[in-house]
Amino acid sequence: MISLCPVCGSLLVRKEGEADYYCQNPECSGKNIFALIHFASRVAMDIDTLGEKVVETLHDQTFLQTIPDIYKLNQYKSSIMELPGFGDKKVQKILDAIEKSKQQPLDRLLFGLGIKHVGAKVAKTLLKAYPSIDQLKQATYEDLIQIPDIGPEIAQSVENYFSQHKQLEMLDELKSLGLNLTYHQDEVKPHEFNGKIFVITGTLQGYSRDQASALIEKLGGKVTSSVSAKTNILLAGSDAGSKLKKAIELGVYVMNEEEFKVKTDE
DNA sequence: GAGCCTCGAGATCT
DNA sequence: CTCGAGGCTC
Repeated sequence: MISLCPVCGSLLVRKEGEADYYCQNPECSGKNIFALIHFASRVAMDIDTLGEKVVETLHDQTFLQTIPDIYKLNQYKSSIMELPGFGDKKVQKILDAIEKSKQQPLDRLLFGLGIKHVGAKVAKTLLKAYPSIDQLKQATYEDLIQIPDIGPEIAQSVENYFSQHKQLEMLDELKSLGLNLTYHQDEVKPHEFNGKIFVITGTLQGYSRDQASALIEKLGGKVTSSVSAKTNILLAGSDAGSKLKKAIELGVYVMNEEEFKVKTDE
């Protein structure tokens, strides 16, 4: 089947062994769109509901031009909600999924960057030898070619990618936006709620008190009733009163429902 | 309620 | 890959 680039109309090509189409016109912004779609896709960063159409629309509306822009979308929430077809729930779902994707294992991110010859498998192979972006970007051609299953083509492509300033800057930006740039191969890390002491206050929209407590305990946290110096996290719903005030005085971390939802999801 | 979009299931091919 | 279900917007 023949497809045309939705942006510039030129013929799309599919590279051998890859699922996605690319626009070859060097002037075309369609390339960006495909790169973004690939990054967000299920096989890469798996950003739920950030599918082709959504990426395309946000790109056309200039909210989304580069990969780091994905992680800045939350700044434009209200403007995005004014777009036709982007209601409250949909936008929130997208933003939640984006937030969650920051924790994706690094091999997904590396694959998502769309480096030539670096597919899902090669990404893992590279990270076994150099388990962080900081290490990988310093590897020379000679270093890379020593890695089992990595030949001259891939080594050249990877070296080339990391020699470009604009890519290094982009990766720095992703780091500062809170993405995970180190690879924890088979380390199953305990949930961040593990061992934390919670207090719940105010009215939660999506959970009853019992549900929230059960969720926290399931993830290894503990729920107590009053805020003290021992409290680690105050989960605050709307209309929070004295507990919130006290938490702020004591410097206890205050978590809103949105963050709670994201962090307990899965 | 209609229409759009994304996802997952199950079939298909390699 | 194709199809249908389900969620969301309007």
